[in-house]
Amino acid sequence: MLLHRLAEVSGEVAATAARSRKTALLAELFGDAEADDVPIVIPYLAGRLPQGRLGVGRRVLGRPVPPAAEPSLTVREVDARLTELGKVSGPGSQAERSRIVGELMGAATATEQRFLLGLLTGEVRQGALDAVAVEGLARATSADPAAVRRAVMLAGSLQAVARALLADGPGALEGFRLTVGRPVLPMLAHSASSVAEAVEKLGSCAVEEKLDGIRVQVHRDGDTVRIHTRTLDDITDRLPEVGAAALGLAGERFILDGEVLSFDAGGRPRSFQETAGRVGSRVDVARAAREVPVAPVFFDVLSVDGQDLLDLPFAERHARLARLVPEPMRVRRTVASGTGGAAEAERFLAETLARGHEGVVVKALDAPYSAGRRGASWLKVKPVHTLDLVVLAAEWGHGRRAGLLSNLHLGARTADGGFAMLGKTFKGMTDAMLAWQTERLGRLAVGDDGHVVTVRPELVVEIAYDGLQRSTRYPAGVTLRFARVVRYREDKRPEDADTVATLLAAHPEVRP
DNA sequence: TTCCGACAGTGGGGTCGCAAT
DNA sequence: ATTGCGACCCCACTATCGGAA
Repeated sequence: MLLHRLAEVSGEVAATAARSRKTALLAELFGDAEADDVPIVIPYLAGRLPQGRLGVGRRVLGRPVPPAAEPSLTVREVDARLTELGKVSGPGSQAERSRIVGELMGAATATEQRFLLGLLTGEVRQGALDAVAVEGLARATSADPAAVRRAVMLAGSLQAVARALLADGPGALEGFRLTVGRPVLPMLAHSASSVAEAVEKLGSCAVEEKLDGIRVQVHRDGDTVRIHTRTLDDITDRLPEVGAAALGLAGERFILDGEVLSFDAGGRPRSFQETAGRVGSRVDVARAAREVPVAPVFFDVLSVDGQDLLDLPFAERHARLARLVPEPMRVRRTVASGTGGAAEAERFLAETLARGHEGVVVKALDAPYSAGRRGASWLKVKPVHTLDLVVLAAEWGHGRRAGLLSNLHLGARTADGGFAMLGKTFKGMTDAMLAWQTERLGRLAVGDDGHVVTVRPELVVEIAYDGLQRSTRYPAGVTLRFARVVRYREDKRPEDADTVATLLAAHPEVRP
């Protein structure tokens, strides 16, 4: 199949709003693909490279090259060249990658170039990624969409399912069972604004500590342990303590879901930055483990002794977990049900925060493990802080925000009467707010370099954030975590905005 | 008919490690 | 030795479609 066909369909998919039409377009294309094209075409249209990330970004892409007049590239040829690209490493590799990408781009038409660019940078904006590709695949192969979805979750990969489906038909889906050693997409949580709201929504529920670390899925099969992240990357080699802990448990075969984090000498959790840095260290793991030891804390079990527990209610899964994993390695929790449930949840949240944790996750006791879904049966609740800050500048948006001022630079007042930038945010704005701020900030503009519009520091905005973290990038030595706009405060003047000093005083645990 | 779950899009900061400078 | 880049951790929120209620 020609890449051109695929790029054109991607364009059509992007141009239509209806998901049913997107699905139909993808299904038609999958159906037209030859057997050898399919393992490439499907991931491409899901916005993914079969090879994974290839180390191609702005720098490697370099300047645009003139497009070819006529389409000639086949998807298999592109795939072969990208496989070659992925093998390049060592000194001179960046130039070599640039050369290969340039050659490929030079052979591509303008339409193909746009598609390839999106694919290489992970920004295929067609309003249809994994979920729609799964629907399309189901339709193209006359398989039940729900069964395909489930197989993808259990396989942790669309490609493997696509290959099996096309080779052996819908019957192949049964081959995708929960298997120790093969990671599944983890269940995710929604947000709730209070524990009362969460408990009201879920009824009988468990309230668990939300630990601010790295999510892990731990598989043990006899003497073998594999550890995977939320995106299913294998990080076994980086976490020897976790491997040892899994081998120390009284079970031979199991899959556990949990969080890894580091604690200080007093048993309080260390900052996310410290834990993430440790888990990210790959070169001298032994040294990293000495300096920042980590421990796993488990909250769910997906499989024990060959038995698939995914569809059991959480209450039963937890009973199995409690049999397998001793107390200190299990997340602290309480159960909230009936009258007084909300009050108990509230008490537990306060206690959890006092222990230095992030918040709580409220989980329905009757819910199955919805692998790969952000199911409504897990609700996280974290305290939210707010500040009044001053807009120092704004950046022009991309995609659907093109032509609108989007990303705000936020400043707090300093002792000398100026402002210190604390970070940026593009979150929380409605379309109406985007239009309003574009006009309003336009009137305050004092400079525009085509990317950043600098403004007179006069507009006050209320910002919500999850906490403070250390920063080497910003002048106050701190930055806001997950800042988002709540509303504009036109009733406030810049001299009413919050100061760096009050911000630091509100977060004594964080020092610049 | 209205409501709500699921998705895609729009990007944020930090850290590590490699390659380039 | 330092700097820049890319991958991957953490993530919030809004708009929209389409099925559920």
